[in-house]
Amino acid sequence: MAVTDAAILQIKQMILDGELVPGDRLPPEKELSDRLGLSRSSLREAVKALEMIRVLDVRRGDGTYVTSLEPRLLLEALSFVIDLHDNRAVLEIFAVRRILEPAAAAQAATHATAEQLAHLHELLDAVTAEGTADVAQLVENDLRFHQSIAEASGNEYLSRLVESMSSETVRARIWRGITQRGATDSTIEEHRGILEAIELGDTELARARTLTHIAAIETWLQAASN
Amino acid sequence: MAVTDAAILQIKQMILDGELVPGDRLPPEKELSDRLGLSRSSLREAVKALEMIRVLDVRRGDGTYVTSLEPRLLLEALSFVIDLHDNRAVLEIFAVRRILEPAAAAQAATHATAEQLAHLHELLDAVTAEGTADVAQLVENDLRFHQSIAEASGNEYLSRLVESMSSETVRARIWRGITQRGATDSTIEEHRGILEAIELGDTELARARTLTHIAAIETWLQAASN
DNA sequence: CCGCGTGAGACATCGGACGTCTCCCCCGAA
DNA sequence: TTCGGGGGAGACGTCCGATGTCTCACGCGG
Repeated sequence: MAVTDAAILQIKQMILDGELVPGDRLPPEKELSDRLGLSRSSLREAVKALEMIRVLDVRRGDGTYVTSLEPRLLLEALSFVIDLHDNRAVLEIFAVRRILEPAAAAQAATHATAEQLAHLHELLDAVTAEGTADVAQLVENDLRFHQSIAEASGNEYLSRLVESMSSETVRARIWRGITQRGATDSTIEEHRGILEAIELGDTELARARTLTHIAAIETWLQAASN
Repeated sequence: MAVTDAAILQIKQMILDGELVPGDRLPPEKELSDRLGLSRSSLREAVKALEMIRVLDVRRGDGTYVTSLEPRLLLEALSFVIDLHDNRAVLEIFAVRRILEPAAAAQAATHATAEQLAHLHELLDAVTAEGTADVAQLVENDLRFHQSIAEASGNEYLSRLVESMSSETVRARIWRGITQRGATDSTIEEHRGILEAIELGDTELARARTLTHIAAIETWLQAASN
């Protein structure tokens, strides 16, 4: 095995063994490279790889630290990856969202805090108040609404998976099509219905309305890709 | 922004723009580093980061290639990351599996091919035939069974998410506990029930039995973590 | 026509040098 | 005594050039 890949595994093992815990600073590159028996150049490649998946956090002039290892950070890299997928994959990704998001909404119906509900209302009002036709803003708002519901489920992993599956470029591509057909109003109405069900604590209604919402976009997509 | 991070984004953009498509070979490190305006060392760090998330495939003595960018590859890195999580996180991960796997089983009930069903039978027979108490083998078999069902759903993303959420070390930790309590027999019986439902094409039964199966382990875990 | 050797080219790894940034100690002023 | 700024030590950022090793393909010879 290449020395760089070996170093990646060794650092991972140091974390698994508890030798390094979240927040710890790694030894300086020179010292660690000596210890692991490779050059500083090669070690830096290993560190960069672990930084990419948010396991390490490199601070220039200071040192390299183990991140909190929270799901939020660790699943973040997934978005980067989803960005690279083509249109064919979008349908499969939507099928996964169709599974995850209704479940998240159902859990939100019983777990959402008052603050989270207030935040959802804010998001909804933001797009209803003004007749802004700015696609970028609509996409941003839609993204946050779905993401906020997932967060209200109380499950960090679930929330981050939903986020990853809804990455920016994929959504932008879709919304461009939807807004062209003037479907924004119905989308907002569906959002309102979902929030209402969550506030009522009606898990099954929240689940159903979310599924309906996702399926509507999904159906449109299937038609559009023909 | 650091030159290395800039290079990561530039290479990503080259893929998004279609300048690089899956299977393409990148220019040699020297040439690409000149073109992107950074040193070969720094470029290598960028390449290593992209290799970590399976976007690039570096072949020594040959060249660096863009991978197929299939979900299988791109979500693979997720397993590496899940490995690093502590016991507290296992409960949240299980809550996600509880959402994903029943849905996957339901889809498998209508999508599974004859080959996939045969493979599932093989896996089941492998642990029933011999009274092997080897924990490592049981874990391996259980892993494959769950994974094979997810694959039978026909959705690559769903399948890989299930795989990522069931990473090796997490499972080993759990199974160590379960086998100690002699619960392997009931687990095998539950697997048999799930497969039966899938073969019958009974989506709802497949969904319910899978949920029951996952929830059983989940319940045990909750009790064990007190 | 088939192999096998060999050379060109690509990645792997190393060592060192220099730049820049961050943190923190220490000293002087209020 | 306390506050604040200067400066040095140390850490990461970047680059360069040399050498090792592996892969692939070309071309020679059987």
